[in-house]
Amino acid sequence: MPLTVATWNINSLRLREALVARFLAEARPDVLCLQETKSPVDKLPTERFAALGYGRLIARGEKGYNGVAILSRLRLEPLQPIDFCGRGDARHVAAITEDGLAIHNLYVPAGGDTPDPARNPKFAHKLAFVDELADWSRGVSGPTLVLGDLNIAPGEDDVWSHKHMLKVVSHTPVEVEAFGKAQAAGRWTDVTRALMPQGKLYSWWSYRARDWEASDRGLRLDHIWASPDLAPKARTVRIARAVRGWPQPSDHAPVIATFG
DNA sequence: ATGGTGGAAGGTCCA
Repeated sequence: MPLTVATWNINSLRLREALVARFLAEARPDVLCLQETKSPVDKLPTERFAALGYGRLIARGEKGYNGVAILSRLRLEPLQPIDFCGRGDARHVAAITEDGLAIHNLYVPAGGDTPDPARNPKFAHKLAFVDELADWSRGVSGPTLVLGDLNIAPGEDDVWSHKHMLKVVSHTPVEVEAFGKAQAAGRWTDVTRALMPQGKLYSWWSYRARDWEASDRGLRLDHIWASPDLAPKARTVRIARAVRGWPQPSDHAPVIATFG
């Protein structure tokens, strides 16, 4: 402490190495959790990040899909990854700081287009994943952060239109309920909403919009959760919306929080 | 009701 952490779905780390370097240079988080790195670990870039002071990379990856990575300028020790849903997907990676703070980086399945687990196996997978996240959360102890692309926008102000999004995967009642159960199971504090309770907040804007910034049809899919002992230490949080407007961007913006 | 864009892999899946 003090500590700055960030989460960012990067949508290919190899393609956006320069954007990550720019973000690290400008925001200077101590720890950055990345999702959708879309690469085997041995093919990830490291030198440029190391030159900026980020000499630690703890990652899991597979060819073309998923992939999670923790970049850090603090010393970290890897923790045992969790194989949610027993598929061997690279959707979780974790590490612990020298101070004993556990950091869990998660990439929850998007869930496909049809919000019906009986007809859409991807949606069933998403719900099962969040259920397992609840089971795991019940057993967590000690100062812990969960960061990542949880692919669910829980609140009415976490989506551009609550009415429109009720039937769209990421904001359906069944997902929001599962999300709430996982949050309650770990007594997790949603750090972003704890510090910014009012107003619309988004961390993702579709590539398909003609003008993402003007239409501003966003969703808050990216989250930072803190355990009960850590939550009172949260000082600031921001969503780096401008990053969504950088050249050749990810469709997600980073979320950054400080603790102290 | 549909298609809109983007990444990686590789002749299509995923988001």
